[in-house]
Amino acid sequence: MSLRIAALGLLAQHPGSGYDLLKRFDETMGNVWPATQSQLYGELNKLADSGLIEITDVGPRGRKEYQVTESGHAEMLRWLASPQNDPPYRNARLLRVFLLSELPSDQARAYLSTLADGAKADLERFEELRDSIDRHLADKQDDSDFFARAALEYGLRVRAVEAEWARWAADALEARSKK
Amino acid sequence: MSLRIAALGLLAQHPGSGYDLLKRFDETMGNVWPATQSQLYGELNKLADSGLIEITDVGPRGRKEYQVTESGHAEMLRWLASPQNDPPYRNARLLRVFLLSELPSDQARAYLSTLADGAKADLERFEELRDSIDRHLADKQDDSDFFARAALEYGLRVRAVEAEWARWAADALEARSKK
DNA sequence: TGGTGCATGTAACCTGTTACATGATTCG
DNA sequence: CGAATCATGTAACAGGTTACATGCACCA
Repeated sequence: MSLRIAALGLLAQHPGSGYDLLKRFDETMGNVWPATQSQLYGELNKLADSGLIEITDVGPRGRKEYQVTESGHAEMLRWLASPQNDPPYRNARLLRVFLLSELPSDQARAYLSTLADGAKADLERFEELRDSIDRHLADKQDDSDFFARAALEYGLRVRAVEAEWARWAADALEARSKK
Repeated sequence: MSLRIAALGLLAQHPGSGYDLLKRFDETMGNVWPATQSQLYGELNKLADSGLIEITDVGPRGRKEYQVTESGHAEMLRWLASPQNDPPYRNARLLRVFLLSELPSDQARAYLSTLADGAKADLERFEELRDSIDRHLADKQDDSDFFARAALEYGLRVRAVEAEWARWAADALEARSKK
């Protein structure tokens, strides 16, 4: 369901081909809902079959320009306005933390450190992204920019506390093992 | 892969039946890696087939008591020590934020508020969980308690910033729409 | 003896990943 | 002309969800 909506939403913001969408996924939305090439093309065909999007033009190399239809727009609004049945939260990194007691304490500490490093790396990547958005769009502020920026802000804040938390946990573990 | 390890890990901490594991998933690990009943039983059979766990006892009602084998333990350590190929991060709530520009601004703001409320509710649930753990296990502190507690702390901190962020975003949106 | 909880299993379906496959166009 | 990029598709498989199905054991 979610990928369906993600594609529909991106097309609603701006029409384009599967190839175009793929790039837009990689740039921004892939951070909250990644999609593979194969999955996207399949989904676009399904969306077209159910009349939620339509082909407005066929260009060179069989390029299909898609656009959201009225029923597609309605479908998206329905999903946006009824935030239920969202897929459950899964976090492999945290699962690993849960099982870290099975590793010798120095390896566990090392893992927590790599978590902190990873979070910091993401943080820096997000900061660059933010700066490039802010530089690029300082003037023409439309709504979709605002929300993309808000989602990015979420990533920034969460990754920052994640780094802090991992450091805290590593230190706490070290203090424990010294006793 | 991850569920396989989650089951293996829980069994390594304490042997038991599928039914036992299911309860343990719901209580704690389900917060980072949920599993359905059907999935778990299937996985346990696969694990037994590949010799990573073994049946040590068959009780009433066909109850199978499982225990991790040596090769199962090795498999788990391998996964723990090599944190790569983790499944990608997906967040339906944040996807919705990305597409909120398609909604009228007051509905968008309402959604951000429900996000804040949801985060706060989780926060309270996690605080209760923390208190019950701290009360229950104040004395016999073993390593697996430490890491379960650390994972919980992660949830607490992340949900706290999530609530703050959602409030911030809702306010920023309101300020924008007034201009 | 009847309800609740214990205990496991199966089948259909949907989502997502990896790998393979093909070909047109553009630009240097 | 050759390489990079544009552009789409298919097939096999792995992981996960929902719904259905069955039956024993225990306790009041």
